[in-house]
Amino acid sequence: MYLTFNTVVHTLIVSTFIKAKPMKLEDEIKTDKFLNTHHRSVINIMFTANWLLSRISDILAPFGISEQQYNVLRTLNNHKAGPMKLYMISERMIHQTSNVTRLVEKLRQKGLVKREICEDNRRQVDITITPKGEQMLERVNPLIMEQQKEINEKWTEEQAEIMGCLLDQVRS
Amino acid sequence: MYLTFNTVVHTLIVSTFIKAKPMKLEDEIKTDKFLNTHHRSVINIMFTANWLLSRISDILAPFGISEQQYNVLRTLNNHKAGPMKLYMISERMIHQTSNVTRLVEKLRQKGLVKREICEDNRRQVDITITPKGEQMLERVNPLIMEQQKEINEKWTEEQAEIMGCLLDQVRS
DNA sequence: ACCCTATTGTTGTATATACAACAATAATCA
DNA sequence: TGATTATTGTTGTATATACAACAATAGGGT
Repeated sequence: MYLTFNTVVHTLIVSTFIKAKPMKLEDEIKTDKFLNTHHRSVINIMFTANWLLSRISDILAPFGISEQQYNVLRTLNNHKAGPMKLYMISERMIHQTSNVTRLVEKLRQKGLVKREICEDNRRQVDITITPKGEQMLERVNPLIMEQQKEINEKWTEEQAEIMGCLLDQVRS
Repeated sequence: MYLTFNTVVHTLIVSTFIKAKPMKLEDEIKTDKFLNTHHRSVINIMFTANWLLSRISDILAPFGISEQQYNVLRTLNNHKAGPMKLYMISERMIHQTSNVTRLVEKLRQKGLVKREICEDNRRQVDITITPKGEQMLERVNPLIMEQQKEINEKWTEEQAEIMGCLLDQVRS
């Protein structure tokens, strides 16, 4: 019994620690063995992506959806030109190897999207966000915005611009 | 039968497409609905991290190890001061939520690491890289280096430096 | 109409990950 | 010494992901 309490406290401490961590990469992953500046930055990109993702997941968790599911919902909502086919959603995913069929099925089970076989082309499936899905977005979006605002303060406009260029550049 | 061939060709085309993609983020995820420059950069970090990860995974796949497993192996190899405890490995992981017990067990099954209960403190487990593990690193490292070199050419020293600062900054 | 190929989505299987409960040992301190 | 707390690692369970095979429909040419 006391072990359970123990675990809870332990978990709280650890998660507070992780979320409060404001430190340099070297402290975060307790190493200084980088080959060079470039290597450090590559590791840093992956570490930071994970850090960002985990903060977003924390926001979404109470709503019972994953980051990927949220992305799909938002994409559907942004797409004013009516329903989207699965392949269109897939193209817009950040992690394009995801299995959109199952991702959308999860959303359907939660009543957040509707899926209909497209009569024009029976290979395709039309996916539409439901009112319930829209309502969820209306509740989630402000929280995500809030987090985005925090980030806005970390970089100047110019710095954000540079960031984007350098990232595009490394993939070129 | 022809379906299989079909699939193979399809897969080849898709993966070539993905790997050759040199484009801007907007083209890669087929959208231009970013809230602002900062938001675009945040998405870009996650996308690029995934891009980097997938290239590393491609290198590691023929050796039958995952990126996480490779990281553990490298960490063990870098640690000259003898065996490492599980918690030490965990602290050095990029994705710290990983389950190091199972990760190390996979490596043990492949004969790449050795694990021994620590006699000084029976809660702890000493993990050591085996000669077979070292040999694998000797074969894998040059390939990773090669990829790193490609990246080195994408940024100047100063740009790599800036990249690191901006990333540290956003997590502060 | 028939064959071939392309497009689009689904499913099976193995593996990985997240999260929390659990368990074992060690350290502390009354 | 004995109770309490801390440290360290393991395990169960649900979910996610990767990869490839499979299936259904569409389109194009003969």
